[in-house]
Amino acid sequence: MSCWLVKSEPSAYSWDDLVRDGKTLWDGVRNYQARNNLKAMKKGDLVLYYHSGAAPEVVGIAKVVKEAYQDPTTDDDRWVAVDIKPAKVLKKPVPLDGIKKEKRLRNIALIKQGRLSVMPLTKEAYDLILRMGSTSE
DNA sequence: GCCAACGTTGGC
DNA sequence: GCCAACGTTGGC
Repeated sequence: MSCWLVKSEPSAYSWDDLVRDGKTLWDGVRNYQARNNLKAMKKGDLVLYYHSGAAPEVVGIAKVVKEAYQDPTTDDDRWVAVDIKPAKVLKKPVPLDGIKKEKRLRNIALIKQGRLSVMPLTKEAYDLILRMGSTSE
């Protein structure tokens, strides 16, 4: 079981959209590093759902329901999509600001690699963010 | 709206 | 294979 974090611009596709849809395909990734992370996702893996933009924060937990397959938005077989579904909303969203202030999260990709949209998290970092959001699995 | 960071593209 | 130009992301 691995833990991940994905970013979405809420004006494009928000957590609420995911809850409304019940499930979605995570497609359109056009960055090799993010793509490699998508390919490494396994069914049942936990995915923190992060909103970028005006109010950058982690808002919920999603779960991988289908592992990597050809991205239907392109014929180019370099790119893949996965399916995720909402698992749990955080009691309190965890703002980027709070993550930055937490010493133990100083080294996560969200901070070190601002532009990466799909990244792995250690279980420790994942648990810590959940605790900051007053949420337990 | 600006700008820093950084991935990608294309000329050589 | 280098590197400058360019485009995009995302925080502020």
